[in-house]
Amino acid sequence: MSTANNSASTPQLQPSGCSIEAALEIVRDRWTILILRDAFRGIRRFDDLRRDLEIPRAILADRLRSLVENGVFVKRQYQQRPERFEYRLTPMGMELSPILVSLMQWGDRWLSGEEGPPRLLVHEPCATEIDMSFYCWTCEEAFTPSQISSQPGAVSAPALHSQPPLHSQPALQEGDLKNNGATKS
Amino acid sequence: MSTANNSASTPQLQPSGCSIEAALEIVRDRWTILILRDAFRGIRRFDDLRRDLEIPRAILADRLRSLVENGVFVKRQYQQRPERFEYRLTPMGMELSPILVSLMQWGDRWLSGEEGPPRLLVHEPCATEIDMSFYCWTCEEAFTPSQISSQPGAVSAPALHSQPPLHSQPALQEGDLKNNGATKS
DNA sequence: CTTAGTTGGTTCGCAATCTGAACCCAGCTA
DNA sequence: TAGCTGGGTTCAGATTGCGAACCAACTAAG
Repeated sequence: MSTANNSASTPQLQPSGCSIEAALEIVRDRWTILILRDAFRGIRRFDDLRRDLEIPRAILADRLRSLVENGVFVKRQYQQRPERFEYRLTPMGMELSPILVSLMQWGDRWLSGEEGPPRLLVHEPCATEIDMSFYCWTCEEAFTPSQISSQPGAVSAPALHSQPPLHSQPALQEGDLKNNGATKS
Repeated sequence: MSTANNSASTPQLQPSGCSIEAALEIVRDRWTILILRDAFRGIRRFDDLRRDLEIPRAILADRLRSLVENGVFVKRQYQQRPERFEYRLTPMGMELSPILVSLMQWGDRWLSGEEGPPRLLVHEPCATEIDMSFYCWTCEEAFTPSQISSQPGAVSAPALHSQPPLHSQPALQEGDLKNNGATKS
């Protein structure tokens, strides 16, 4: 049940492509991400978003429509006469949080000035700062991107015969994702 | 050493703003992210990127220039006569990997069709699939975004005295980032 | 009754950006 | 001498972004 066949027309993206590309089709641009950030902060209404982000109304309307279509938000009426709506994250939308958190932590680490990060995220029960680095449940340890390797997923069989020897892969740079799959030199 | 005063003019972004916004100023758009994805795959040359992404030359040149300016890539000459260059991730650039991985995993989870994700990322030593959810080093447990809380960072001192009681956050939705800080209304 | 304000939009015209195609240049290679 | 490769730049046209104005439905104030 991991497919998103929500309300309307969740387009069947990336039949055999890249999940990053597919995700980017929904998380389209800067505004979309900022809208999501605000959603996680609890901002749910058109006008509150507009004021907070200083986003053009037409853009906001368009992005909200698209996010609803794609199942990231639900549009809920929170009062009748005058009809008023709010936009709430679906479970699918909530699971975007690691993306926002890692963006924020990268910004904290590399772009915040002398004074350090403007805000910290903590694990509420214990107030420990959140660290979005990689952790392996089997080895029970943290690791760096240099230990990440990519494997073919479910149905990537048909590509096997005409595989070029992926030449020019010169000496993997420390930190590269190594490619151990059907595509191999 | 967490500030990025690289080669040229790393602009002093977000004097006291949001690190997500700051990060988005560098990770600008779809193309930038796809270029980074390819960089992690080991693609380093202008023409290889152009072919792989089918990106317009002008856009590619512009994004590479911007990423170099911002310290995400270094431009290295890999041969003289004819002069040829390649673009390599800096440590700053490599630390973008959690963003790409969480994008990919979200795509895998919510957008891949019946067949499941096209490719898997694994922890190389043990081949366990990578899971970018939140893990607390103090509690030694995983947790969901609903347990994330935000606190004021380093020098938000001037706001401290007028600290209002933190109620009024309208009924947090399951999964909201709770806001326990100096700035609220 | 009239006016102003709130919320959630749409429409419009201009500006910025994206895009594909063409071109450039240095150095091979045949 | 012609053509190819790698790494770009330039240009015209299409798309998208943007601010300002407007609309609609209702409430509240004077």
